[in-house]
Amino acid sequence: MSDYHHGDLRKGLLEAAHAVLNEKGIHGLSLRACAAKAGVSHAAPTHHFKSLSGLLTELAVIAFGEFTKALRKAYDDSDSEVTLHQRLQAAGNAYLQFALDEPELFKLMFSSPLPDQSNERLIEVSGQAYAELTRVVKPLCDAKGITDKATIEQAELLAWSTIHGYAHLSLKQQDIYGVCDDMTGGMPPMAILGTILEQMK
Amino acid sequence: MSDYHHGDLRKGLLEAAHAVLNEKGIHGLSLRACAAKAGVSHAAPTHHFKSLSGLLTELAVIAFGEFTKALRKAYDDSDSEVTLHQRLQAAGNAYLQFALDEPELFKLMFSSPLPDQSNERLIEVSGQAYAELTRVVKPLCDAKGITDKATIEQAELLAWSTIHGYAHLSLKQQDIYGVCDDMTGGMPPMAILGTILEQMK
DNA sequence: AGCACCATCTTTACACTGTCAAGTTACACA
DNA sequence: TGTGTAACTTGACAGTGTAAAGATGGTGCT
Repeated sequence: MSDYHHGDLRKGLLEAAHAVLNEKGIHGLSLRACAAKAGVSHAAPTHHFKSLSGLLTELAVIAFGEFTKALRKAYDDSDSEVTLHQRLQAAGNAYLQFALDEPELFKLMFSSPLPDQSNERLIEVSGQAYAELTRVVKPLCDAKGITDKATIEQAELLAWSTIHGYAHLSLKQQDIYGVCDDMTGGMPPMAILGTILEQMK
Repeated sequence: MSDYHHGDLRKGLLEAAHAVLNEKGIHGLSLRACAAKAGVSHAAPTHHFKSLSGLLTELAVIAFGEFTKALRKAYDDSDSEVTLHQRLQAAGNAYLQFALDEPELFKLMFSSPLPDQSNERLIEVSGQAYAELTRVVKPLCDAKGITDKATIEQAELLAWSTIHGYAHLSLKQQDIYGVCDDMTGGMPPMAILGTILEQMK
């Protein structure tokens, strides 16, 4: 009998949390359910994560890592001959795709009070995701001869707001009416946004 | 002794819920705390609201009503001689102001799993708020000679996404660093958006 | 006026939650 | 081989939502 030491319970609990999250949603998730799914007693998580908030903070950190990776991949995969406009749209598509593929994780990351939003690492990785999405904006501004730093930051904010707002609405649609497919196609606001940014200033 | 019948416990519970929400946040809110604050036993709410979800759904419905009223007021108060561009910005300002004034209520409305998102009345009132914010977009499109329905809807979506995304970021900033004031001033993305919509197509 | 009805609220109970404290196990290292 | 200690279990406690059953008192009917 050597079940006593799990091997990598920390990882196991994070995976269990992800699974429970997808099965029962953020509201149905509990520390005890995660422990049960990982095959350990209800108090085992305490030793690896100070609290439920600690576990979910860590899960959010990891999720932001995957999220950033997906955004980066979309950017890098887009052919270098492609316009900046199209690159932005590719990143936006990846953003939306992640939200639709991992709705519960996405909601955990962006709109749950459970993770510790003041956690340093969480702030850092969410900043990285933001930077990755808006990475194409600066070149876009450069190309248009916009050098004012404040204006560039506003453009980045606009880009993020647009895609995030759109993802938010898509998820809401999905929650109410089940899977939504008609929103995934064109991603109109991101298309508009590209046109817009090209006309800026 | 006639405390037995509260008078208007339904209303009292909703107000208590609002108060508890502001004091302890969505995570600290509990049905029993609301009951206590309303001066009534812990199981009293059951008779007026089927569940915690029911109470918060009702609170969200009311909040959306106030929200819509604030947006409408911003629109109506803006002088009729003012440009459509400025009207949109006024509505956006009201949107942001509501989010900053009632952060917990705002989060309840837009990003909490507790209210029943498939509730008919909730869907209706949130639709009304959306319609109120985007009310100025169609005239704006008309003025630019844009008649394509799909394009107009995209412009509305863009307007909402922009302001909502901006409000979301502002709230996050507020959560982490306390009150945020430097974001409330100019509302840059809404300003950009106005310019943008004027240049559309 | 008296009486029955019934919406409203209380009491009680149960399963479930997060978290702490104390006990148990088994691995690692001396 | 023995011991220290990290990893895990057991047990306990206050708090949660919610269901069932009992208590209360206003309302309307006769």
